[in-house]
Amino acid sequence: MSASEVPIRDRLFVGQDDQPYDFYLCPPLDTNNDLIQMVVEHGGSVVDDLSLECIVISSEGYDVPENLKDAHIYSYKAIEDSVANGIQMDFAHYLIHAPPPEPDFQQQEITAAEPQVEPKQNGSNNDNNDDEVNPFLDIDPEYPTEVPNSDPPPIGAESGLSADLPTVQQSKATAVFPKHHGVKYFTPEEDAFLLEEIRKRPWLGFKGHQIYKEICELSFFQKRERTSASLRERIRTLKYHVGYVYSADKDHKLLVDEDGKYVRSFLIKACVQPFTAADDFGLCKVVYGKLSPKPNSTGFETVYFPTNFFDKYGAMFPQHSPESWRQRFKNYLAIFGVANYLKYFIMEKQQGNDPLPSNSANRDWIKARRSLRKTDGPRLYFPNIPDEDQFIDDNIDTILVPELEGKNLDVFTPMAWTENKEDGNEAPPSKRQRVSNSTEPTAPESITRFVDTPTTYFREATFAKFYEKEGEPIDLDEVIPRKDSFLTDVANALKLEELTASNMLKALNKVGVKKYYAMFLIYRCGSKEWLVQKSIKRYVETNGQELLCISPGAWSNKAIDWLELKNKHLNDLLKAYHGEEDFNIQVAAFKKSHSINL
DNA sequence: TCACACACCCACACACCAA
DNA sequence: ATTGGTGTGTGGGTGTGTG
Repeated sequence: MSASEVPIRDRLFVGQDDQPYDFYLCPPLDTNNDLIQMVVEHGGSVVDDLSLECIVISSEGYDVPENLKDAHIYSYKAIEDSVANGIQMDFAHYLIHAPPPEPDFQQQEITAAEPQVEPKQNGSNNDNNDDEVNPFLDIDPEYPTEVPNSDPPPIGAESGLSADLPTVQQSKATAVFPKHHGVKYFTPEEDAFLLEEIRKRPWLGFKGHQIYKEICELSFFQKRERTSASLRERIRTLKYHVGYVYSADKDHKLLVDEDGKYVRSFLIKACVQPFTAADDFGLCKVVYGKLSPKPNSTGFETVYFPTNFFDKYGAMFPQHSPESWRQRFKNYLAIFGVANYLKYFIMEKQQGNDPLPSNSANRDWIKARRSLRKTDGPRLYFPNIPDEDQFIDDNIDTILVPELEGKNLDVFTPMAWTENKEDGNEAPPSKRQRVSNSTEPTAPESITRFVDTPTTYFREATFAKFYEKEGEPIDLDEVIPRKDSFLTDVANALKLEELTASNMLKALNKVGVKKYYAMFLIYRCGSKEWLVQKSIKRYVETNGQELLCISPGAWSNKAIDWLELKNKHLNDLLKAYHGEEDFNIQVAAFKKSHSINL
C-alpha cells in the first residue's frame, strides 16, 4: 500500500521538512493493515527496505532479529497512541530496544574515569540521581518519564515532545543506527532528555554555555559521551525550538501546579540584555542634561556622579541593573563621549537613519579612543559631527525616544551636591535647584509643560475591584508567544462600522481583553480606538507593567492627579497636552462618573 | 553539495573586588 | 561610596570533519 492510495487526514507523521516519516514494521506487524493504514493516513509511509533511513517498529516481547540488534526499536503503540491522541507522542517513551553499548567505549569509561559503582548524589535536586542502568536497555533512570515519586513531578508524562517534534524528525535516521564513530547523531530520547533538562533550568536561558555544561554532567549524557558543546550545538541545530520552559521561583525552585505538574511558561528570557542605541541615548541625555559633563584638555569629559545616581537610574530604567548601567557608562559612553554620542545620535535621526549603540557606532574609532585614553595621546574627534554643543541643546528635545517617554528625570538633578555632598540623600522636590542648563522647575506655577508618566495601577476603586476579582487584564502567558498575531487581532477587532463603546467592548473581549480592562481603556482614552489599541500594545510590550499608552488623549493617573489639584495653571498645561476640546470632554466625563474628586 | 556534530573564537553584558 | 580593573559567562559567528 502506498500513501497515495489513502487520503491523508493529518500530518501526524510528517517532519518539518515535509518528508513523511518512514516506518519499518517488523514482522508480523508488516501485515497489520490497520497499523499500516494508521501510518499512511497520518502522513507517514511504510518501507520494507532496512537500508533506508527509517524508524523501526515492533512489539514488546518479540525477539529482536540479529540484523536489528544495533537498531533503536519502538513499540507499535507509539503509532496507535499518537493517532488516538491526535498529537505525535514522544517516541522515546516507546523505546523497546536499543543497541548495546559499544564495549571499547564503555570499558574505557569505566576503567579510566569512573569507579565501578558511581557514588549516588543524594541532593535535594532529583536531576542527578544515578541508579544502576540496565546496559541492554538504553533508557536511563534520569530520563524524564522515568523520574518516579520524586518531589518535582514527572515531566515527560504530560509534556512529552508533542509539538516540539523537530527533534524526532531531525534525528530519525540516527535513531535507527546511531553511529559511535565519526558523526554521532542525536537520538529522539537524547533530544527529549535535553529539552526537558533545558526547561528545568529557565534561569540559565538556553543560548549560553553554562546550561549545557550542567546538563552534560548528567550521567545520561556522560554515558553517551556528549560534550557540552555538542549539546549546545544540537539546540542551535534545532533552531532553539524549546517551546516553553518550566516556571521557577527566585530560588530556582520549579513551580508545581495543583496536579503536581511543572508549570509551563512561554516567557523565555535571555540572560543578557544588549544595550540599544536608545539605552545609550537615554543615559547620555540624562548625564548631559543633569550632570553637565565638562570637556577636559584631552578631549574626554569629566562627570561627577551624585550618590546613588546609577541606583536611581536602574530603578527608573530597569532593562539593565544599576551596575550594568554604570559599566555601560564606564566602558563605552565615557570612551565615546556623552556629547559625541548625542551629536551622532541626533545627526543619524535627522538623516532618517537608525543610530547604532555606542559599542558599534564606529568600532575602529572607539577602539582608538580607548587606547588614547590610557596613553594620553592627541585628541581624536568623532567624524562628521558639529563642534558646538549648541547643536545638542537645539535638537535634543526634538528626538523622541519611546524609552524616555513619560519618565520624570527630575530625580537626577543633583541638589547643590558640589557644596554639601555628604548629606546627599534624596533631594526633596521643593529643594531642586538649577544646577545644569536644563533643570526642571518644581513649583506648580513654574512648570511649563505636562510630561506624562506610565499608569501602572487602577486608580478607580471600580476597576481596582475588578482587577482583584478577575485578575490580569490580558492573559499574557497566552498572548506573548503570539504577540504579533494578538496585536493584529486587536487591530482587526477595532475595525468596527459603529465605534460605540459597547461594540468595542464586545470586540475586544472576543480577542482576549477582559471586559473591565476594555472599559478602563475606553474610559481613559475617551473611546478613541487608536489609543485603546496603542494602550493594549503598550501593555503587552511592557509585560503588563503599563496599563495605558502615553499619548495626548490617553488620560494617565498622573493627569488625573493633576486634575484633582484643581490648579488653573496645571489645568492649562493639561489642556495644552491633551488639547482643549479633549480636556473639556474628558473632564465632563470624569465628573459624570464621580470616580474622581473634581 | 548539504546537513549535522563538534569545536573554537570573540565582543560584550554583567558581576565582583580592591583601593 | 565611588572608581577602575578584572574575571566569567552569554550569544552568535564560523571553521572543520563526516556521512
